[in-house]
Amino acid sequence: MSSLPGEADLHVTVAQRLRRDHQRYTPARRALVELLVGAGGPVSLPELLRRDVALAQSSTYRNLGVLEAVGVVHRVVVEGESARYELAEDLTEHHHHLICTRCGAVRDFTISPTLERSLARAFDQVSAETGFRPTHHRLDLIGRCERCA
Amino acid sequence: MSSLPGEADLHVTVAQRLRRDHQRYTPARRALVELLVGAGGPVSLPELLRRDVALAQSSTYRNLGVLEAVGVVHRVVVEGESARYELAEDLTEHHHHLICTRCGAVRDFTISPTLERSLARAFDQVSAETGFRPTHHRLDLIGRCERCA
DNA sequence: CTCAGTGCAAAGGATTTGCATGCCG
DNA sequence: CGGCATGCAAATCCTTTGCACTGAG
Repeated sequence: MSSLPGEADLHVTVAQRLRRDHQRYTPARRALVELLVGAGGPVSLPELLRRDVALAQSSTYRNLGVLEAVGVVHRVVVEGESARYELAEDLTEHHHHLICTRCGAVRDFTISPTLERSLARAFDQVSAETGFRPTHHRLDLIGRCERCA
Repeated sequence: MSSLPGEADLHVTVAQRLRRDHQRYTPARRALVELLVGAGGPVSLPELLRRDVALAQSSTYRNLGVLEAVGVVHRVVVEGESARYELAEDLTEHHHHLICTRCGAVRDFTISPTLERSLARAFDQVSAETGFRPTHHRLDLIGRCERCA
């Protein structure tokens, strides 16, 4: 179906990317990756700390920074509160976010490949007209989640 | 062509929305609105202060907060640096953002009404499936602007 | 042994808030 | 007059950094 690394290979891929930059795949980093795999969307730092008490705040910030630098996690900026983190797109699937303005929860969703292609064409056109060189795009729905509606 | 308030009526609309919440349309607030009208995209607070030295930092934060609360300005969150502000969409036109990851500049762009409608349909479907109630959406292109390419 | 990784505490930067004063309605 | 607005300075909140210690290669 897809060429994404399966659960089984994920950690191998992560370890490779870290090693490429002379970084180690330590237990703390592995714990972060596992937390991110299990989340249904981007997770904030307080949430990460809450889910694994063994993590120190400063080390977690540092490790997320390292993981981002080697292309394993992606930092997502949302309204209010603190930043959120998710696995890089090439380790998951291309997706978008439902952002609740009341409770701050963020959940993933996808749109049809057809629509994605239409968007891609539109972006190519904008790119040609403006000289802007996009590396990726961001498409989010802002509103109230089911529980906060 | 459109039903947007013209330059001429904009301040009247703003004044109305403020009055509705028992707020005044003071010179400082008017200055902010005018700065935002002239910008080609969302503006950061440091930029606003730089463009009008008469504005005090704390008052500007407070006034942007008030203007946001009455639906005149919208706060845009982007990677790194500080938040950016733009006029609310019903005072301008529905648009999206080109965000440069190098210099942080943000510029507006639009996509075709047809594509917007396709997106709207997709969002309706997501909404029906998840129970999420969107109030609006956000579609940004992330990359390098012409100058930073 | 050497250098990356870790945790604590202190530093930083953006934004918010307390308070006294000025001014519009 | 009464309350919103304003500016300054102090306080907060999230995030980053300095430093000494531990551990893996």
